Amino acid sequence: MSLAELPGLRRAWLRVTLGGQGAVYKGRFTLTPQRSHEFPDLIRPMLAVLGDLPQGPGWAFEFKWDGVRATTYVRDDRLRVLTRNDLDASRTYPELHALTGLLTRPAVLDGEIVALDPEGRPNFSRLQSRIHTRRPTDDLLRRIPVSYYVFDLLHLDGRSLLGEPYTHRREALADLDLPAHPSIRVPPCFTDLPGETVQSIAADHGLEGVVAKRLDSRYDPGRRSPSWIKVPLIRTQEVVIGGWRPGEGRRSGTIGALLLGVPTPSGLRYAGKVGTGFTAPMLSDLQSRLHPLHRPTPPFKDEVPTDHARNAHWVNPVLVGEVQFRTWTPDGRLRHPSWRGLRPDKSPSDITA
DNA sequence: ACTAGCTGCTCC
DNA sequence: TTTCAGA
DNA sequence: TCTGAAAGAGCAGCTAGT
Repeated sequence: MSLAELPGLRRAWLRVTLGGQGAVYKGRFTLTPQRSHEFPDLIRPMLAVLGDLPQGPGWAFEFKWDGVRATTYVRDDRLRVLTRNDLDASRTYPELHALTGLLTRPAVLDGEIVALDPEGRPNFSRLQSRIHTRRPTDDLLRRIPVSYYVFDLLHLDGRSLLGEPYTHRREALADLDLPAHPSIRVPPCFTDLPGETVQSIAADHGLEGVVAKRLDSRYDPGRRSPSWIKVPLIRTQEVVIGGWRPGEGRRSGTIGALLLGVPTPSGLRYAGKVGTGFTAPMLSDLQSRLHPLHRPTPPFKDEVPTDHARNAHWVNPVLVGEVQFRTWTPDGRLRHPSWRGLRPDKSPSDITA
């Protein structure tokens, strides 16, 4: 592989105007490149499998960053940023152009784009407005700056490092000596601490979890490899079922999602919906339990957003269940919720937020 | 002409 | 992203 | 074991209705 050209777009969106008299055709075109010729250097990100903390020697532990995965291609004063889906985000995050000033050698880096909250923790919710803004205004850049956390080095001086073990790639990354810069960071990896210790540090600092990486592993582009194991910090929450929505497709005829609440002194606060984690028996059991609880109006003290409430069936809020989730969103919704099951031993008054 | 409500897109 | 179910 | 389909959240832009 050479770094003769930076990889380009996988897709492009075009708007075409045909004819002079208002004959407008708007269409979306997909340009599929011939990979071998146009994009010789596209390196798809290696992915981690979900699992438990590995024990014993041979592993490094990194923090799991709550942001957007991005590979960057740097050569001279040129930079290309590609997301996990090979979409071009070079303009979306102009902060990353600092890389061209910090690197004197052509390189391909792997890392995570993050937006820090006031406590200095990467926070995906803060990043949302940046993700969707291809040409951010100065105001947005000031309000929500991003940083690039570089955790791997895939290509340097036109030479691939994919076959090198993790330890070598990480040393080579350190040897780049990226100077301290507010927009570019090289986060730590821990090779002499037990995974549990790193995990508890992550928990203490409100981080998302840890990723364990085998010290001797090569970089497997585009593969979900057991050489990388992600261990998110999972939280559980007891919730009250306040409604449900019918499923579609394979789930038509049964429940698609449950609408959840958390009791507060002033009433049941809406906490979002959960649509995964059910087995088929769970769904049919829930259906028969929810049916007799039907009521015409939402049981929540606050307004349920219309797109959540669409097609919803409301129930008396008496059934308690448990969900696993990652974090709360700023407006009090569960992020990445997954249904664990009913808690018939509990009543809504037992729940603490 | 305005706006609520869709749909589609992007990410986790 | 996570999870389940079917091939 | 792999693949497809269900689900979450937020934003931009189009559309249909007033």
